[in-house]
Amino acid sequence: MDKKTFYITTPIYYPSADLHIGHTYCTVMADAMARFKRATGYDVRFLTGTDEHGQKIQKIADENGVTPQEYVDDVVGRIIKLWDTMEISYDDFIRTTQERHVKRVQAIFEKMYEKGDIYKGEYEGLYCTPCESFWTEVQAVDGKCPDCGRPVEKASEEAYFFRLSKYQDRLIDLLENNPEFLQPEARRNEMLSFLKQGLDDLCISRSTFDWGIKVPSDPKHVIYVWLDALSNYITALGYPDEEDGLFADYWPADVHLVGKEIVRFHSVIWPAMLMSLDLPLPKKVLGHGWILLEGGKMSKSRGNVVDPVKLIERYGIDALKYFLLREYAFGQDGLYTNEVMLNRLNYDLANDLGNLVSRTVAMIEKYDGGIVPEPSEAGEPDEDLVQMAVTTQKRVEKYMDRFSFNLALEEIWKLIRRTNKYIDETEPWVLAKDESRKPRLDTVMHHLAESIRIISVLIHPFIHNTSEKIREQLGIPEEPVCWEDTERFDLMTGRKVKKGAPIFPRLDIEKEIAELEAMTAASMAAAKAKAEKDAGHAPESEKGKAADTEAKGGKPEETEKKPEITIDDFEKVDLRVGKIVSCRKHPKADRLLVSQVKIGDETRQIVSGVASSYSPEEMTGKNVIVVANLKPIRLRGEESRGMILFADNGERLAFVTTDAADGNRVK
RNA sequence: CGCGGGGUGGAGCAGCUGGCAGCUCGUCGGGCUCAUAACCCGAAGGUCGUAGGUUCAAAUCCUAUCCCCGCAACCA
Repeated sequence: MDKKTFYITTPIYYPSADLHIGHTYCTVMADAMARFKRATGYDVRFLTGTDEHGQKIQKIADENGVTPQEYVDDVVGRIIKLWDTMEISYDDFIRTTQERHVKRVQAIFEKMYEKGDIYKGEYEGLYCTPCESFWTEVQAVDGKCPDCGRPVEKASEEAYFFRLSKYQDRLIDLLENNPEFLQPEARRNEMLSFLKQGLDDLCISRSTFDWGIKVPSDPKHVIYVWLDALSNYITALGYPDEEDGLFADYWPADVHLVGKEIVRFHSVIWPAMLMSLDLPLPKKVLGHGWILLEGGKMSKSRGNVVDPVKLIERYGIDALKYFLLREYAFGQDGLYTNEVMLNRLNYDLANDLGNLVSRTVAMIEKYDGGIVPEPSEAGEPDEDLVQMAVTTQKRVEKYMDRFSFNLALEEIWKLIRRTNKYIDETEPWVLAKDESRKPRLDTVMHHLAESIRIISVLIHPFIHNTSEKIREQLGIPEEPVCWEDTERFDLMTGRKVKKGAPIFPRLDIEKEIAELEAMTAASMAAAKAKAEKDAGHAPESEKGKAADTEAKGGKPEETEKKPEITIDDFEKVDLRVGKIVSCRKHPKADRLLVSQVKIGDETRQIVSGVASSYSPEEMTGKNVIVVANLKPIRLRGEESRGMILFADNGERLAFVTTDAADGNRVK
């Protein structure tokens, strides 16, 4: 009686803000897989949750004037509500702030410490005192804090380290000899080359903030993200204090479903931790791709985030789930547009599936008083339909084994199209006009009912609400949805069908696009207003940060208004007319051009980040405005003394040129 | 020579363990009227980025090259 078990997890999401469609995508896949495995006879455990500690949460909570716990409770509440709305079938939801997790992480820490895999050392980095943050050489551009722009200084603090380097060879071995362990292939190659560059030990504690799990023996340290968050997959099962319960049943995990950005943590750090604990490794880590928008990634500050809640309200959870599972190939990035989504809904769900159910039920009501007849007279296309109907199951299973949700659904839709075609081939409305053809008509009606019944089972793991609606119209709402029944073709005779509302009403795509765009525009305007408001009210220390972020993003559509300055401030800037006498590409940086600029009798070198807008040839000969007294700096090895001014419309930079001779003062 | 992904009919993609180039949408023509103006059939349209090579045979393997896109770096 012991069924095969299947343990699947999503990442635990970081509740610094509400989730977007990307998180939804991952959870929907995990849910579909969990439902599919349950349907096909597995004892499934499906875990999701939230990763609630860390400096960022503490900071955001501070800014909002609440405690970190209050802040995360609020966001996590909405996340749980979202999963409830979407009827995500998770078995457990772990929050890293829960007592069960906290005490187990501490125990895990102790175990690893006792084993000698955790040691106390010095964490060295560049420290920004006001921000209480450490940065690496790379992060701290020109010795300035990337957060606030103020100088950082070399500092070190006591911290705990995990001997990650000790496991390097075993990790390489793991990836090289177990191609199944990490997929897709591209991610595996990436990780292998990462591993072969050599691993440093991992700093796993911090003492500059305290929103985290305390190191039991040394409570001024909190355990840093990796050890805390990754452990959730086993603490949720009771490890280490209840090893003979869930943990014994479900560990090792069959699949950790993760986004490609965290593949490294799951395929390097996590296995190393488990090796240290002498635990079996998860069987598979799957890195899925991202859903991209036209023009790039979703960004909260731009307000172009696709909000799953809005889509659900408008189209229903099955529409969203179907779209996410059908449209994107696992492991690859995909493009989201409203049009693509709406087309899927209309063509696949409304036209193909919804309409098939509708026309079939209508005919059975019309020709047979709603009772599915017994088949009697066989006909030519029957064999083909039946064959396809009872074998689709196998193909769906094959694709699901590879996590190819899109191909699995495509197989089901092939059957749906085949069934629609069957209606055309058999022309029931012609048969109905001739009483002598009634036996043939009966067979056709029966076959249609059976085929749709099979479809209703096949789609159940993916879009169970739709499945249930169909089964209601087929007159079998109470029957258990049983995967094995997809091999039968004799279960519908005598059932009373009942036409209901269209399962998926057809949408007016142009109108829907217009309305969705209006919604997006509204949320972008709101984001913009919020940005401006924040900028206006932010404390001094925040202003530099906002401006810096803006400059880096190069997306000045929400151009920050800078604080007022006096004429004296302006007088400090020495603006000059300069003539670009020559220009070349920066040998080591894609975006940079290196110009020789003549200013009066002086010629100096200036580096500009305009390579994406102009070629060196276009630069040469222009008379431009130069900030002449800017502090010189080296950019990737090239000295730059000054700055050439450009206008920026967010798309392409434009010269600010002048007729005046070089050397002229600009004021 | 920092790492990685990709260039396939109008659009978006699949194929890439080598064997007549496939899917969805769009376009054109036809069929049907049971159905949610849905459904079904047919057609046009690609020298699979470019140049070489291996092979009886290459979108698929090898080499070179051009171009895109992520990451990293970077925009004084």
